[in-house]
Amino acid sequence: MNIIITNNTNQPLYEIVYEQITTQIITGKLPAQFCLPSIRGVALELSISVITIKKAWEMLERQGFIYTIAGKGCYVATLTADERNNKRIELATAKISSSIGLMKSLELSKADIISIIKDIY
Amino acid sequence: MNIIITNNTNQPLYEIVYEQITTQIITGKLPAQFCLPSIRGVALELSISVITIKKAWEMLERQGFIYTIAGKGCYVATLTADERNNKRIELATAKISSSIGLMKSLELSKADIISIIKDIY
Amino acid sequence: MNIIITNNTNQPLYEIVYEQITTQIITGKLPAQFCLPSIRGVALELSISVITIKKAWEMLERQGFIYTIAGKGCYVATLTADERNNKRIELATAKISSSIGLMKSLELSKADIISIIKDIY
Amino acid sequence: MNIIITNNTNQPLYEIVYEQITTQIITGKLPAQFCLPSIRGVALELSISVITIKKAWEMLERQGFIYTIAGKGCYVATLTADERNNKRIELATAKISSSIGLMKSLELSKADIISIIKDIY
DNA sequence: GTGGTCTAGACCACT
DNA sequence: GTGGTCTAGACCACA
Repeated sequence: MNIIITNNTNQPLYEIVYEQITTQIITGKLPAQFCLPSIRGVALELSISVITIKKAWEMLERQGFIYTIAGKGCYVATLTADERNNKRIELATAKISSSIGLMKSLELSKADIISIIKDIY
Repeated sequence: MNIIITNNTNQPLYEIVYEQITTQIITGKLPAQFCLPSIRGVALELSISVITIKKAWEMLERQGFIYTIAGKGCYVATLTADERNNKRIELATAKISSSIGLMKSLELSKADIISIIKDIY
Repeated sequence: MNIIITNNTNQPLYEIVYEQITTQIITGKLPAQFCLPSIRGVALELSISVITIKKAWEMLERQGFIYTIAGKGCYVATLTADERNNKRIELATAKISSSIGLMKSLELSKADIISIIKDIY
Repeated sequence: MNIIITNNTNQPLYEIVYEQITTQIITGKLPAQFCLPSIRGVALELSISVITIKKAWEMLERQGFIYTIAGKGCYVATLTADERNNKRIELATAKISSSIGLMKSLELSKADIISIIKDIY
């Protein structure tokens, strides 16, 4: 498991952590039944408050990415390839949707947007 | 000048106002030298604090979209068609860039993203 | 008499007008006894409020640069070459003094400042 | 960190604070990664409104002197000696430039200005 | 009338 | 506790 904190944006820390774990689960880098390291361990390693990590873990559980066994640890949930792909599309669509409104009011056509993406991807 | 406040997101008010004015200037809906209504006027009309509008106006001035004459009013700056187009691309690129990182870590190809955009635009 | 308004700074209009007239008197471009155009005329020509010009004229009179004959007009006062030179040095010194504090706290030496001036003059 | 408020001029409070912090960062009195005291703390200590301090802090962040981690604090940015020196020259040059126009219209030579500086520094 | 600054509160999200 | 945002007043200088 790899988490990289680069706080150049205003995104809250717990969201950064959450996003990185979800992408690793969706892309299969973290396999089903994988046992996540302890909250306290991650917090120490990243020099982040335990509470912040806890919040990320809670979001992961709420979204069905992990499950907790009290007293033992947190494990990556079992997701079918389809489920993972749906989550992938869902996440990506949500992210892009939030920009579409501005694009439209800037009177950028679909082609304009695609050309920008081709430039920066 | 039209400003519509729909506070369904967590975006700060001053940023919503800022974004709407910039798009109207960029798309030419607000012509050069246009005298914006007074800060207090806008604040009253939108039922928003004077200071919040002031902050949006300051951002507009810093980005070169308007200029202020103290005691007189605020005016839309003169921008060439090229300058306006650059701003347009700049804004759009910045917005999209912030999503590209996630797309890549989700292992979505350029084609995947374009297909999503075609769906939701 | 020439007044050029370029409102790229935050300096109040009346101060801009005041400064331009004084420099023209000090450098002899406006000779003693020269009859200034009417306040209303200047205001019209520069598209500035009469009140603003009046304020500048009052400052000029208070500083002894002009004198008013009620019902006739405003005239440039008679200043000896020495008096004019003193005003010149006075104005320049005042302007520079306001920057010296910052220079010192930036730990710039006298030589540093002089080198900057040589660069930008 | 030392801030001294001497409001004998018309300079806005937030600008006074901003200028003092920048000079302390530029001259190395505030080292990189130094954690600035909390906005509310400074506000209390100086008997200044929180918002005024906030405005100064925002200017500092915009100019790259500090960076903010919401919920944690504000830290002095890491600047190389070169960067700090450039900022120093930049600030000084900007300040002096604003006086040069008047000097020229007063027909003061470069030598005249240098002689004035030698007098008052 | 305008913008420029400032105050003294407040609530929220994040650590 | 921290910063981020916002409100509802106020006074001033400028036009």
